[in-house]
Amino acid sequence: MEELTKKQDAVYQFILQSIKKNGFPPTLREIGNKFSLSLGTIQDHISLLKAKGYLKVKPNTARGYEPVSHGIPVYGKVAAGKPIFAIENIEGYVQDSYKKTEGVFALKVTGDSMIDAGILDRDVLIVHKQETAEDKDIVIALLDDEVTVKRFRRKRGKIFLEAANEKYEPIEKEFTLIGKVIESRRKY
Amino acid sequence: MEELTKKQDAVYQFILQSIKKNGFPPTLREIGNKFSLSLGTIQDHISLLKAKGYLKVKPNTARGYEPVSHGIPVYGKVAAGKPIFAIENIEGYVQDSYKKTEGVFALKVTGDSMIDAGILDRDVLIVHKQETAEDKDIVIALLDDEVTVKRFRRKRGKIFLEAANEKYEPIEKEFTLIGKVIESRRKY
DNA sequence: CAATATACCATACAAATGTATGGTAGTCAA
DNA sequence: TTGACTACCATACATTTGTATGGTATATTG
Repeated sequence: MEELTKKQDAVYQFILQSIKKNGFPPTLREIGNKFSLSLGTIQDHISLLKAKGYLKVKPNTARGYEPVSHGIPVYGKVAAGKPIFAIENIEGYVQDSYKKTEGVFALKVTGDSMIDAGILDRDVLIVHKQETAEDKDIVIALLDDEVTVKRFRRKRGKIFLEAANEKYEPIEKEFTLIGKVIESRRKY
Repeated sequence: MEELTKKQDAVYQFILQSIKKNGFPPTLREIGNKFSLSLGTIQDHISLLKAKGYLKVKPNTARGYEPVSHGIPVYGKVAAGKPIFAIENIEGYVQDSYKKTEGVFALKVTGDSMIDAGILDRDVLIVHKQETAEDKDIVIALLDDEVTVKRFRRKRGKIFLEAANEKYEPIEKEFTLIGKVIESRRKY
């Protein structure tokens, strides 16, 4: 998806907010008032947002546009060495109730290293991207080109990762923290 | 919530569908066209839907109304003897991606009887109401006035409930099936 | 029976709203 | 420097859209 400029993003975010708040999109004039901009300027912005694929517009229609919503992308098993957030890895999207989907993604679990924490193979984890975490948080980390779910530990000044399955030993290797798990879901 | 008549419900459902499809509500005339009804008639229906609490209406506003959506209700611990779906028991609502929220509700887990199935205390289960289930489905059942999560078993012509925790024995008592778990969620 | 609620109609009107047109100005890359 | 893109403006216009008014008809209920 093409990048938005700051102004465009501001307008886009306002549209999202309005819909969340009112249940329907704002009119062009409502957007204009919000930013103290003229009607014509908003016309321009809407055109651009449409051109860049952020809005689907229905002509001659009051409040006739909707954000092209992608929900939260769910990444599947990530191939070693490949960038994690490659579009090829997106397996689908999940609905969210989070205000900011910015910085949030989802991941499908592979393996049984967290079963004692109630996280099973094929569960979907919703993750907030962040580079730090608290002791005992469940996190997503990059370990030797592999993405894994583990419990983050801080003990006696040491930082390491811990599985929730007695079959696995604690991991003291170097790792990169990708994010913190904020929710898990499982479909039956 | 007050009951809707058939006509009112048809109009209401159309509004929901339209929003799902277009991203914004239909105009009064669009609704009228759908049902081959006059503008005035739709005005009446909208008034009634508003009066009965199904729509929130913003005056003088194109497409200016939104369904009063409650999402999926989450029921907490149910007091013995009390009706399960009592409004007092609703702890909140979860967002859904299910087409039909009709017949779907959510329940907060109490206890540890399903830990081996990755269902922990305080998890939220999304449940589809139904009176039958397949062998090994995870179900919600009513047992002696208590609501519990268990695994539904059908074995040698017998039907019983099974915990997923070695501390608990299979339950051969009489029970009433309330529904089948279709998803579990846990927030961290 | 009368009152009330629902379900429908037609028509006129004012307000809300998208569209069209034609400008100005700044930035950035070719 | 020229062209493309973004960001802004003002104004006129046609259409979309909710609102208001005043009807008719039917079923239900006290």
